[in-house]
Amino acid sequence: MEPVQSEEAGLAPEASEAPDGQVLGKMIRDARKEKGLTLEEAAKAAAIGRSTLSKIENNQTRPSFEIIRRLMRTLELETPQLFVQSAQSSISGRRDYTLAGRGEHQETKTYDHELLCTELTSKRMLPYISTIKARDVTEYDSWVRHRGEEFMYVIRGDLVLYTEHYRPLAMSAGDSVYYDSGMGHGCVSTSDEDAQVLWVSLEI
Amino acid sequence: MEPVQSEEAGLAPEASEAPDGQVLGKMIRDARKEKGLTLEEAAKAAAIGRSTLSKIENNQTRPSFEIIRRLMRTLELETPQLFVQSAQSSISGRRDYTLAGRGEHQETKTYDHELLCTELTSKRMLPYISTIKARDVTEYDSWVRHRGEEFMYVIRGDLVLYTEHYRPLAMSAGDSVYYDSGMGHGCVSTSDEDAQVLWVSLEI
DNA sequence: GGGAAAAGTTTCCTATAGGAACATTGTGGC
DNA sequence: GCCACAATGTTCCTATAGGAAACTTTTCCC
Repeated sequence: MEPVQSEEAGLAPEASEAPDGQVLGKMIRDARKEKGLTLEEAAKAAAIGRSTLSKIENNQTRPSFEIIRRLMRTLELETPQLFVQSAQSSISGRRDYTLAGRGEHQETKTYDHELLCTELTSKRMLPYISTIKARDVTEYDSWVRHRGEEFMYVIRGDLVLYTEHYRPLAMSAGDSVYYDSGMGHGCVSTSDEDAQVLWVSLEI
Repeated sequence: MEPVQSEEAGLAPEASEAPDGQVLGKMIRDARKEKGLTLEEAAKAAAIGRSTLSKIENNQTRPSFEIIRRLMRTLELETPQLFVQSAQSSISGRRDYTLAGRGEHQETKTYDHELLCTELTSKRMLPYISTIKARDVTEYDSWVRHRGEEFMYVIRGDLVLYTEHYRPLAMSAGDSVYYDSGMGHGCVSTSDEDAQVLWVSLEI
Protein backbone atom coordinates (compact mmCIF):
# COMPACT_ATOMS: atom_id res chain seq x y z
CA MET A 1 0.00 0.00 0.00
CA GLU A 2 1.08 3.50 -0.70
CA PRO A 3 1.07 5.78 2.25
CA VAL A 4 1.36 9.45 1.70
CA GLN A 5 4.80 8.71 0.48
CA SER A 6 5.96 12.13 -0.43
CA GLU A 7 9.60 12.66 -1.02
CA GLU A 8 11.75 14.33 1.51
CA ALA A 9 10.37 17.59 0.32
CA GLY A 10 6.94 16.44 1.23
CA LEU A 11 7.88 16.65 4.82
CA ALA A 12 8.61 20.29 4.49
CA PRO A 13 5.42 21.54 6.02
CA GLU A 14 6.50 19.90 9.18
CA ALA A 15 9.87 21.50 8.95
CA SER A 16 8.24 24.86 8.92
CA GLU A 17 7.08 24.09 12.39
CA ALA A 18 10.66 24.41 13.38
CA PRO A 19 10.11 27.86 14.85
CA ASP A 20 8.84 26.52 18.07
CA GLY A 21 12.15 24.93 18.60
CA GLN A 22 13.25 28.51 18.95
CA VAL A 23 10.47 29.26 21.34
CA LEU A 24 11.09 26.36 23.65
CA GLY A 25 14.03 28.01 25.32
CA LYS A 26 12.14 31.19 25.90
CA MET A 27 9.17 29.36 27.37
CA ILE A 28 11.38 27.61 29.81
CA ARG A 29 13.31 30.67 30.78
CA ASP A 30 10.10 32.60 31.30
CA ALA A 31 8.68 29.83 33.43
CA ARG A 32 11.79 29.69 35.53
CA LYS A 33 11.86 33.45 36.06
CA GLU A 34 8.21 33.32 36.85
CA LYS A 35 8.95 31.01 39.72
CA GLY A 36 11.86 33.13 40.82
CA LEU A 37 14.42 30.39 40.47
CA THR A 38 18.03 30.72 39.46
CA LEU A 39 19.55 28.39 36.94
CA GLU A 40 21.20 26.53 39.74
CA GLU A 41 18.03 26.08 41.73
CA ALA A 42 15.88 25.07 38.83
CA ALA A 43 18.48 22.70 37.48
CA LYS A 44 18.90 21.05 40.82
CA ALA A 45 15.17 20.70 41.34
CA ALA A 46 14.81 19.10 37.96
CA ALA A 47 17.87 16.96 38.50
CA ILE A 48 19.70 18.23 35.48
CA GLY A 49 22.91 20.15 35.02
CA ARG A 50 23.09 23.91 35.30
CA SER A 51 24.86 24.23 32.01
CA THR A 52 22.35 22.01 30.33
CA LEU A 53 19.55 24.25 31.41
CA SER A 54 21.43 27.31 30.25
CA LYS A 55 21.92 25.79 26.83
CA ILE A 56 18.30 24.79 26.58
CA GLU A 57 17.13 28.27 27.46
CA ASN A 58 19.44 29.71 24.85
CA ASN A 59 18.39 27.17 22.26
CA GLN A 60 21.87 25.84 21.93
CA THR A 61 20.86 22.24 22.19
CA ARG A 62 18.06 19.87 21.34
CA PRO A 63 17.19 18.42 24.69
CA SER A 64 15.95 14.93 25.23
CA PHE A 65 12.36 14.23 25.99
CA GLU A 66 13.29 13.06 29.45
CA ILE A 67 15.00 16.33 30.29
CA ILE A 68 12.01 18.31 29.12
CA ARG A 69 9.70 16.17 31.14
CA ARG A 70 11.65 16.88 34.27
CA LEU A 71 11.66 20.56 33.55
CA MET A 72 7.96 20.61 32.92
CA ARG A 73 7.28 19.09 36.24
CA THR A 74 9.63 21.36 38.06
CA LEU A 75 8.43 24.50 36.38
CA GLU A 76 4.85 23.39 36.14
CA LEU A 77 4.71 24.20 32.50
CA GLU A 78 1.58 23.53 30.60
CA THR A 79 2.07 20.61 28.32
CA PRO A 80 -0.11 21.14 25.30
CA GLN A 81 1.52 24.39 24.35
CA LEU A 82 4.81 22.67 23.92
CA PHE A 83 3.54 20.53 21.17
CA VAL A 84 2.02 22.45 18.38
CA GLN A 85 -1.51 21.29 18.24
CA SER A 86 -1.72 20.29 14.67
CA ALA A 87 -4.93 20.21 12.83
CA GLN A 88 -6.81 17.04 13.04
CA SER A 89 -8.50 14.69 12.43
CA SER A 90 -11.04 12.14 12.05
CA ILE A 91 -12.33 11.72 15.55
CA SER A 92 -15.41 9.78 15.10
CA GLY A 93 -18.05 11.51 17.07
CA ARG A 94 -19.53 8.10 17.36
CA ARG A 95 -19.17 7.55 20.99
CA ASP A 96 -21.84 9.38 22.66
CA TYR A 97 -21.79 11.91 25.22
CA THR A 98 -24.65 11.72 27.58
CA LEU A 99 -25.39 13.31 30.82
CA ALA A 100 -25.44 10.26 32.90
CA GLY A 101 -28.63 10.27 34.79
CA ARG A 102 -30.79 7.29 35.19
CA GLY A 103 -29.05 4.16 34.32
CA GLU A 104 -29.70 0.64 35.30
CA HIS A 105 -30.30 -0.07 38.87
CA GLN A 106 -29.43 -3.20 40.72
CA GLU A 107 -29.97 -3.88 44.36
CA THR A 108 -28.51 -6.58 46.59
CA LYS A 109 -28.46 -7.13 50.29
CA THR A 110 -25.27 -5.17 50.69
CA TYR A 111 -25.04 -2.91 47.72
CA ASP A 112 -27.26 -0.74 45.68
CA HIS A 113 -25.73 -0.10 42.29
CA GLU A 114 -26.63 2.59 39.85
CA LEU A 115 -25.03 2.63 36.47
CA LEU A 116 -23.80 6.02 35.35
CA CYS A 117 -24.13 5.62 31.65
CA THR A 118 -26.31 4.08 29.05
CA GLU A 119 -25.43 2.46 25.81
CA LEU A 120 -22.65 0.39 27.15
CA THR A 121 -21.70 -1.29 23.94
CA SER A 122 -19.58 1.61 22.84
CA LYS A 123 -17.87 2.09 26.14
CA ARG A 124 -15.03 0.21 27.66
CA MET A 125 -15.17 1.52 31.18
CA LEU A 126 -18.14 0.93 33.39
CA PRO A 127 -18.87 3.70 35.88
CA TYR A 128 -21.42 3.31 38.58
CA ILE A 129 -22.32 4.67 41.96
CA SER A 130 -23.02 2.29 44.77
CA THR A 131 -24.56 2.74 48.11
CA ILE A 132 -23.05 0.45 50.66
CA LYS A 133 -25.66 -0.29 53.21
CA ALA A 134 -24.82 0.09 56.82
CA ARG A 135 -24.86 -3.36 58.36
CA ASP A 136 -23.20 -5.67 60.76
CA VAL A 137 -19.62 -6.30 59.88
CA THR A 138 -19.80 -9.86 60.95
CA GLU A 139 -22.08 -11.20 58.31
CA TYR A 140 -19.81 -11.69 55.44
CA ASP A 141 -20.49 -12.62 51.87
CA SER A 142 -18.08 -14.20 49.54
CA TRP A 143 -15.67 -12.02 47.67
CA VAL A 144 -16.68 -10.04 44.70
CA ARG A 145 -14.40 -10.87 41.85
CA HIS A 146 -14.32 -9.98 38.18
CA ARG A 147 -11.38 -10.02 35.84
CA GLY A 148 -10.08 -6.54 35.26
CA GLU A 149 -9.15 -3.41 37.09
CA GLU A 150 -11.19 -1.16 39.23
CA PHE A 151 -10.95 2.33 40.58
CA MET A 152 -13.00 3.36 43.58
CA TYR A 153 -13.63 6.79 45.03
CA VAL A 154 -15.50 7.36 48.27
CA ILE A 155 -18.18 10.02 47.87
CA ARG A 156 -19.46 9.97 51.43
CA GLY A 157 -19.43 7.83 54.51
CA ASP A 158 -16.78 5.64 56.05
CA LEU A 159 -16.04 2.13 55.00
CA VAL A 160 -13.50 -0.59 55.00
CA LEU A 161 -12.36 -2.29 51.87
CA TYR A 162 -11.56 -5.91 52.48
CA THR A 163 -9.45 -7.72 49.98
CA GLU A 164 -8.11 -11.15 49.49
CA HIS A 165 -4.45 -10.32 49.47
CA TYR A 166 -4.07 -7.22 51.54
CA ARG A 167 -5.06 -5.97 54.90
CA PRO A 168 -8.37 -4.17 55.24
CA LEU A 169 -8.21 -0.56 54.25
CA ALA A 170 -10.24 2.06 56.06
CA MET A 171 -11.49 4.80 53.81
CA SER A 172 -13.48 7.99 54.14
CA ALA A 173 -14.97 10.52 51.81
CA GLY A 174 -12.43 11.71 49.29
CA ASP A 175 -10.22 8.62 49.49
CA SER A 176 -9.67 6.48 46.48
CA VAL A 177 -8.05 3.21 45.60
CA TYR A 178 -7.09 1.29 42.50
CA TYR A 179 -6.87 -2.46 42.45
CA ASP A 180 -6.99 -5.58 40.42
CA SER A 181 -10.60 -6.62 40.62
CA GLY A 182 -9.72 -10.20 39.94
CA MET A 183 -8.60 -10.17 43.53
CA GLY A 184 -11.53 -10.84 45.81
CA HIS A 185 -12.85 -7.69 47.40
CA GLY A 186 -15.79 -6.27 49.30
CA CYS A 187 -16.83 -3.21 51.25
CA VAL A 188 -18.44 -2.71 54.59
CA SER A 189 -19.81 0.57 55.81
CA THR A 190 -18.35 1.41 59.17
CA SER A 191 -20.56 4.27 60.18
CA ASP A 192 -24.25 4.09 61.01
CA GLU A 193 -25.24 5.50 57.72
CA ASP A 194 -24.83 4.12 54.27
CA ALA A 195 -21.67 4.94 52.42
CA GLN A 196 -21.61 5.98 48.81
CA VAL A 197 -18.83 5.20 46.40
CA LEU A 198 -18.08 5.71 42.76
CA TRP A 199 -16.63 2.74 40.95
CA VAL A 200 -15.09 2.70 37.53
CA SER A 201 -14.48 -0.78 36.34
CA LEU A 202 -12.50 -2.00 33.36
CA GLU A 203 -12.81 -5.53 32.22
CA ILE A 204 -9.94 -7.35 30.74
CA MET B 1 29.63 3.75 32.33
CA GLU B 2 28.60 6.29 34.87
CA PRO B 3 29.43 9.91 34.93
CA VAL B 4 30.55 10.95 38.34
CA GLN B 5 27.05 10.52 39.61
CA SER B 6 27.35 12.58 42.71
CA GLU B 7 24.69 12.08 45.25
CA GLU B 8 23.11 15.38 44.33
CA ALA B 9 20.23 16.60 46.38
CA GLY B 10 18.68 13.25 46.78
CA LEU B 11 16.87 13.65 43.53
CA ALA B 12 19.28 11.58 41.66
CA PRO B 13 18.32 8.03 42.38
CA GLU B 14 15.00 8.04 40.62
CA ALA B 15 16.19 10.09 37.78
CA SER B 16 18.23 7.68 35.78
CA GLU B 17 17.35 5.98 32.61
CA ALA B 18 15.10 3.04 32.94
CA PRO B 19 12.04 4.21 34.77
CA ASP B 20 9.47 5.59 32.49
CA GLY B 21 10.95 4.70 29.20
CA GLN B 22 9.18 1.46 29.68
CA VAL B 23 5.86 3.01 28.97
CA LEU B 24 6.84 5.46 26.31
CA GLY B 25 7.88 2.83 23.84
CA LYS B 26 4.72 0.86 24.32
CA MET B 27 2.55 3.89 23.89
CA ILE B 28 4.20 4.75 20.65
CA ARG B 29 4.11 1.26 19.30
CA ASP B 30 0.45 0.95 20.19
CA ALA B 31 -0.33 4.22 18.51
CA ARG B 32 1.50 3.19 15.37
CA LYS B 33 -0.25 -0.15 15.19
CA GLU B 34 -3.50 1.60 15.81
CA LYS B 35 -2.95 3.59 12.67
CA GLY B 36 -1.88 0.54 10.77
CA LEU B 37 1.52 1.87 9.88
CA THR B 38 4.74 -0.04 9.51
CA LEU B 39 7.94 1.20 11.05
CA GLU B 40 9.02 2.43 7.66
CA GLU B 41 5.85 4.34 6.99
CA ALA B 42 5.61 5.90 10.39
CA ALA B 43 9.27 6.83 10.44
CA LYS B 44 9.03 8.45 7.05
CA ALA B 45 5.91 10.36 7.96
CA ALA B 46 7.58 11.64 11.09
CA ALA B 47 10.80 12.36 9.25
CA ILE B 48 12.93 10.18 11.45
CA GLY B 49 14.93 7.07 10.82
CA ARG B 50 13.36 3.64 10.77
CA SER B 51 15.89 2.28 13.17
CA THR B 52 15.43 5.18 15.50
CA LEU B 53 11.75 4.46 15.76
CA SER B 54 12.45 0.81 16.35
CA LYS B 55 14.78 1.65 19.19
CA ILE B 56 12.32 4.03 20.72
CA GLU B 57 9.54 1.49 20.65
CA ASN B 58 11.81 -1.04 22.28
CA ASN B 59 12.98 1.43 24.85
CA GLN B 60 16.55 1.17 23.73
CA THR B 61 17.12 4.86 23.60
CA ARG B 62 16.11 8.08 25.25
CA PRO B 63 14.79 10.09 22.36
CA SER B 64 15.06 13.80 22.05
CA PHE B 65 12.13 16.03 22.62
CA GLU B 66 12.07 17.01 18.98
CA ILE B 67 11.79 13.41 17.85
CA ILE B 68 8.95 12.79 20.24
CA ARG B 69 7.17 15.89 19.05
CA ARG B 70 7.30 14.68 15.48
CA LEU B 71 6.01 11.30 16.46
CA MET B 72 3.19 12.78 18.44
CA ARG B 73 2.00 14.73 15.48
CA THR B 74 2.30 11.84 13.13
CA LEU B 75 0.60 9.38 15.41
CA GLU B 76 -1.79 11.91 16.87
CA LEU B 77 -0.78 11.06 20.34
CA GLU B 78 -1.90 13.38 23.00
CA THR B 79 0.30 15.08 25.46
CA PRO B 80 -0.85 14.79 29.02
CA GLN B 81 -0.48 11.07 29.25
CA LEU B 82 3.05 11.25 28.06
CA PHE B 83 4.12 13.43 30.86
CA VAL B 84 2.32 11.64 33.55
CA GLN B 85 4.23 8.49 33.92
CA SER B 86 6.94 9.11 36.35
CA ALA B 87 9.71 7.21 37.76
CA GLN B 88 8.84 4.02 39.41
CA SER B 89 9.70 1.11 40.45
CA SER B 90 9.21 -2.38 40.54
CA ILE B 91 5.98 -4.02 40.58
CA SER B 92 5.42 -7.31 41.27
CA GLY B 93 3.12 -9.52 39.41
CA ARG B 94 0.08 -8.42 41.17
CA ARG B 95 -1.30 -5.03 40.68
CA ASP B 96 -0.93 -3.11 43.76
CA TYR B 97 -3.38 -1.59 45.90
CA THR B 98 -2.59 1.74 47.32
CA LEU B 99 -4.56 4.32 49.09
CA ALA B 100 -4.29 7.05 46.61
CA GLY B 101 -2.94 10.02 48.35
CA ARG B 102 0.19 11.39 46.95
CA GLY B 103 0.13 11.41 43.28
CA GLU B 104 1.78 13.64 40.86
CA HIS B 105 0.57 17.09 40.76
CA GLN B 106 0.39 19.25 37.73
CA GLU B 107 -0.89 22.73 37.66
CA THR B 108 -1.85 24.86 34.72
CA LYS B 109 -3.60 28.11 34.28
CA THR B 110 -6.96 26.45 34.12
CA TYR B 111 -6.60 23.12 35.81
CA ASP B 112 -4.89 21.69 38.78
CA HIS B 113 -4.48 17.97 38.35
CA GLU B 114 -3.74 15.48 41.02
CA LEU B 115 -3.17 11.93 40.05
CA LEU B 116 -4.93 9.42 42.21
CA CYS B 117 -2.52 6.62 41.89
CA THR B 118 1.12 5.93 41.58
CA GLU B 119 2.86 3.29 39.64
CA LEU B 120 1.01 3.76 36.43
CA THR B 121 2.81 1.17 34.47
CA SER B 122 0.60 -1.57 35.73
CA LYS B 123 -2.65 0.28 35.39
CA ARG B 124 -4.76 0.89 32.36
CA MET B 125 -7.09 3.53 33.66
CA LEU B 126 -5.83 6.87 34.82
CA PRO B 127 -7.81 8.43 37.65
CA TYR B 128 -7.23 11.95 38.78
CA ILE B 129 -8.93 14.79 40.51
CA SER B 130 -8.82 18.20 38.98
CA THR B 131 -9.66 21.56 40.29
CA ILE B 132 -11.05 23.76 37.60
CA LYS B 133 -10.14 27.25 38.49
CA ALA B 134 -12.80 29.86 38.47
CA ARG B 135 -12.04 32.25 35.68
CA ASP B 136 -13.39 34.28 32.88
CA VAL B 137 -15.18 32.16 30.37
CA THR B 138 -14.02 34.27 27.52
CA GLU B 139 -10.38 33.36 27.63
CA TYR B 140 -10.33 30.03 25.98
CA ASP B 141 -7.50 27.64 25.47
CA SER B 142 -7.31 25.06 22.82
CA TRP B 143 -9.14 21.80 23.24
CA VAL B 144 -7.80 19.07 25.35
CA ARG B 145 -7.65 15.93 23.33
CA HIS B 146 -6.23 12.49 23.91
CA ARG B 147 -7.16 9.30 22.18
CA GLY B 148 -9.38 7.21 24.32
CA GLU B 149 -12.39 7.42 26.52
CA GLU B 150 -13.03 9.43 29.59
CA PHE B 151 -15.46 9.40 32.43
CA MET B 152 -16.00 12.53 34.48
CA TYR B 153 -17.82 13.00 37.76
CA VAL B 154 -18.39 16.41 39.33
CA ILE B 155 -17.44 16.40 42.99
CA ARG B 156 -18.32 19.98 43.73
CA GLY B 157 -18.97 23.25 42.00
CA ASP B 158 -20.72 24.11 38.78
CA LEU B 159 -19.15 23.95 35.41
CA VAL B 160 -19.76 23.72 31.74
CA LEU B 161 -18.20 21.05 29.63
CA TYR B 162 -17.45 22.34 26.17
CA THR B 163 -16.85 19.87 23.43
CA GLU B 164 -16.00 19.92 19.81
CA HIS B 165 -19.03 18.11 18.52
CA TYR B 166 -21.78 18.77 20.99
CA ARG B 167 -23.38 21.66 22.67
CA PRO B 168 -21.98 22.83 25.98
CA LEU B 169 -23.23 20.82 28.90
CA ALA B 170 -23.87 22.42 32.27
CA MET B 171 -23.02 20.18 35.17
CA SER B 172 -23.18 20.35 38.94
CA ALA B 173 -22.02 18.24 41.83
CA GLY B 174 -23.09 14.64 41.38
CA ASP B 175 -23.40 14.80 37.61
CA SER B 176 -21.28 12.65 35.42
CA VAL B 177 -20.55 12.20 31.76
CA TYR B 178 -18.79 9.71 29.54
CA TYR B 179 -17.25 10.72 26.24
CA ASP B 180 -14.68 10.01 23.61
CA SER B 181 -11.69 12.02 24.73
CA GLY B 182 -10.34 12.15 21.21
CA MET B 183 -13.03 14.75 20.74
CA GLY B 184 -11.75 18.14 21.85
CA HIS B 185 -13.05 19.08 25.24
CA GLY B 186 -12.55 21.52 28.07
CA CYS B 187 -14.21 22.72 31.23
CA VAL B 188 -14.99 26.12 32.59
CA SER B 189 -16.11 26.75 36.13
CA THR B 190 -19.31 28.75 36.14
CA SER B 191 -19.51 29.67 39.78
CA ASP B 192 -17.19 32.02 41.61
CA GLU B 193 -15.42 29.18 43.25
CA ASP B 194 -13.29 26.49 41.77
CA ALA B 195 -14.99 23.32 40.70
CA GLN B 196 -13.63 19.90 41.45
CA VAL B 197 -14.04 16.89 39.23
CA LEU B 198 -12.92 13.31 39.17
CA TRP B 199 -11.70 12.03 35.83
CA VAL B 200 -10.98 8.49 34.85
CA SER B 201 -9.27 8.27 31.55
CA LEU B 202 -8.66 5.23 29.40
CA GLU B 203 -6.27 5.36 26.54
CA ILE B 204 -6.87 3.47 23.40
C1' DG C 1 34.76 53.25 42.25
C1' DG C 2 36.44 48.28 44.04
C1' DG C 3 35.87 43.75 44.88
C1' DA C 4 33.33 39.75 46.42
C1' DA C 5 29.64 36.75 45.67
C1' DA C 6 26.01 35.16 42.78
C1' DA C 7 24.12 34.32 38.22
C1' DG C 8 24.85 32.98 33.80
C1' DT C 9 27.83 31.24 29.74
C1' DT C 10 31.29 28.59 27.41
C1' DT C 11 34.60 24.99 27.19
C1' DC C 12 35.83 20.46 27.18
C1' DC C 13 35.03 15.65 27.25
C1' DT C 14 32.40 11.29 27.45
C1' DA C 15 28.40 8.66 26.60
C1' DT C 16 24.96 8.15 23.53
C1' DA C 17 21.15 9.58 20.07
C1' DG C 18 20.10 9.02 15.37
C1' DG C 19 20.50 7.05 10.96
C1' DA C 20 22.47 3.92 6.99
C1' DA C 21 23.53 -0.43 6.15
C1' DC C 22 23.40 -5.02 7.43
C1' DA C 23 21.05 -9.05 9.81
C1' DT C 24 17.23 -11.42 11.35
C1' DT C 25 12.64 -12.76 11.77
C1' DG C 26 8.19 -13.37 10.14
C1' DT C 27 4.63 -14.52 6.33
C1' DG C 28 2.60 -16.11 2.43
C1' DG C 29 2.83 -18.94 -2.06
C1' DC C 30 4.11 -22.99 -4.38
C1' DG D 1 9.82 -28.12 2.93
C1' DC D 2 11.77 -23.94 0.05
C1' DC D 3 11.87 -19.32 -1.67
C1' DA D 4 10.71 -14.51 -2.03
C1' DC D 5 9.76 -10.37 0.22
C1' DA D 6 8.18 -7.57 3.85
C1' DA D 7 8.78 -6.13 8.56
C1' DT D 8 11.49 -5.56 12.37
C1' DG D 9 16.02 -5.78 14.90
C1' DT D 10 20.96 -4.84 15.34
C1' DT D 11 25.52 -2.96 14.27
C1' DC D 12 28.41 0.63 13.42
C1' DC D 13 29.76 5.40 12.97
C1' DT D 14 29.35 10.33 13.48
C1' DA D 15 27.36 14.29 15.52
C1' DT D 16 25.97 15.98 19.63
C1' DA D 17 23.52 16.03 24.41
C1' DG D 18 24.66 16.55 29.05
C1' DG D 19 27.46 17.71 32.93
C1' DA D 20 31.79 19.52 35.58
C1' DA D 21 34.52 23.05 35.69
C1' DA D 22 36.50 27.21 33.87
C1' DC D 23 35.27 31.54 32.59
C1' DT D 24 32.45 35.88 32.16
C1' DT D 25 28.95 38.92 33.51
C1' DT D 26 25.88 40.96 36.79
C1' DT D 27 24.57 42.39 41.25
C1' DC D 28 25.20 44.08 45.42
C1' DC D 29 27.47 46.17 49.43
C1' DC D 30 31.07 49.06 51.35
